[in-house]
Amino acid sequence: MLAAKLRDLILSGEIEPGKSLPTERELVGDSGLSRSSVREALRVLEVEGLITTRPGRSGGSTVQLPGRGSVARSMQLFVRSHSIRVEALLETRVGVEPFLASLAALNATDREVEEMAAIHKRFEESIDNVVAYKRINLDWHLAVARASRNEVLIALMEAVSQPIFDAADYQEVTTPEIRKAAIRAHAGILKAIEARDAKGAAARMEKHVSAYADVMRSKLMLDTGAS
Amino acid sequence: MLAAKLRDLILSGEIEPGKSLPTERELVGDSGLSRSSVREALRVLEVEGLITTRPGRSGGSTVQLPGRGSVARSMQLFVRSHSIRVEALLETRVGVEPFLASLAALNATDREVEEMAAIHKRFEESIDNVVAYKRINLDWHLAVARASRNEVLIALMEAVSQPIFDAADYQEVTTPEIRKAAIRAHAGILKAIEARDAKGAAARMEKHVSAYADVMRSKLMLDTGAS
DNA sequence: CCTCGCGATTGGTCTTATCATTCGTAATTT
DNA sequence: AAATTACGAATGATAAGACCAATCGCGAGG
Repeated sequence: MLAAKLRDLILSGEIEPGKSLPTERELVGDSGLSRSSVREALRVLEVEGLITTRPGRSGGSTVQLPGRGSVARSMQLFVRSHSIRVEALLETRVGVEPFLASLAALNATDREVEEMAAIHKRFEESIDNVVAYKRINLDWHLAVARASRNEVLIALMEAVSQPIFDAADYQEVTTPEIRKAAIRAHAGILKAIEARDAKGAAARMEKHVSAYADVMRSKLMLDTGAS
Repeated sequence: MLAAKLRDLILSGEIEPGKSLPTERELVGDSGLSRSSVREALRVLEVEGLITTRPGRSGGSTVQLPGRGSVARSMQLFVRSHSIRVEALLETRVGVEPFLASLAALNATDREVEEMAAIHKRFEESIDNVVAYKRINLDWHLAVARASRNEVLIALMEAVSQPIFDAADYQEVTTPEIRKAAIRAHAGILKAIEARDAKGAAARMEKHVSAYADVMRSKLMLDTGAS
């Protein structure tokens, strides 16, 4: 199909990101297909995140690279449609985040360390604003993931985190004590990363995420037990 | 848009998997849109893995759940288009597979243990058939992943493994000695899983995958160094 | 009772036309 | 001369109708 042909063109790098595909009417001429077919092909590529298309005079289909958001959306669809056990998501974090922390300790640039520290500062200040706390917490974990410089795992974390934070009735899971503990944990992890102490960062992260998962699990048990 | 509306219908469970959507012409009537627009909406859902559509009399669009293959495809696009460093993929395996092994030790059913053992048996027999060896090796790792019962990580492994095995010029990376070592490693991991020894399984898997990654890395260094 | 084939149903494609959006350009105004 | 405005062209978005291709149900014929 045409979509496959165009996809190959894009993936093989023959059309660089930022450059435009021919217009729909030109593609009709080139391919011998009808307008509808061409449009369906373009729609496929659009869903795959390979192009964006704008209407208007200098519109058209612009080639782009499927960002991590593309993978994340796909993963979210997967999670939602399978009503994946929140268990599995928590488990995933427990499995992956310590590793990310150790990678971050090894690979983080100064710039990234600064960013994590800045987020952490805001985190400390948000201790009695639950909504902000929730968002900043997510930001921090994603910042650590980004500092790992492993694109695949970054994408995974982005895909997995959102559903967790959505699913969690966070306001009820988060007591002030828990928040204080989280801040301490983050501080410790950050210090280990700054010291380039991979093992330490992993160990602290493992403890932190496990604790979070345990709290979450007990909350879930109560919920399902009560229903 | 119509796609969003139908997607919500599916995700909210109002249309069960296996059931059929209205025919395209019915959707035209219901929505007031044109056939082309309806078709584009369906094409979007198809790419997202939410429906499959067959032509013919009792054809139509059948609702299904986006399988792990859907996530894997998205991940593969991501990997290909970003020319992600094989490094990152190897790193991902090193980070995730030990954890999967420990989960497998905890969660695998007898049925799954049997399956892994069966694959391992074929693995041992394939020692001088490189092509078979390659495929069976992949099978075994995926079987371990499946035994972890963590859908998210299973999907990740399926997404990541294929590109690794594609990228690797496996025949050159695999010497008979390496193959023998892999068989021994698999045997050890399998034994740990059977004994429900999570820590042991993780440690052995970590060693195995790290060794593989090292071999691969040195091969890559040579390649890039020589080019 | 089985087999073959016709026709109906459904997705797949094509054609043509029209609408909506954007931008370049030229006419108009200041 | 410069700025503003209005028109038109290019381009994607949508629509309507027709026909093709594949598939299956069902009836005619063996």
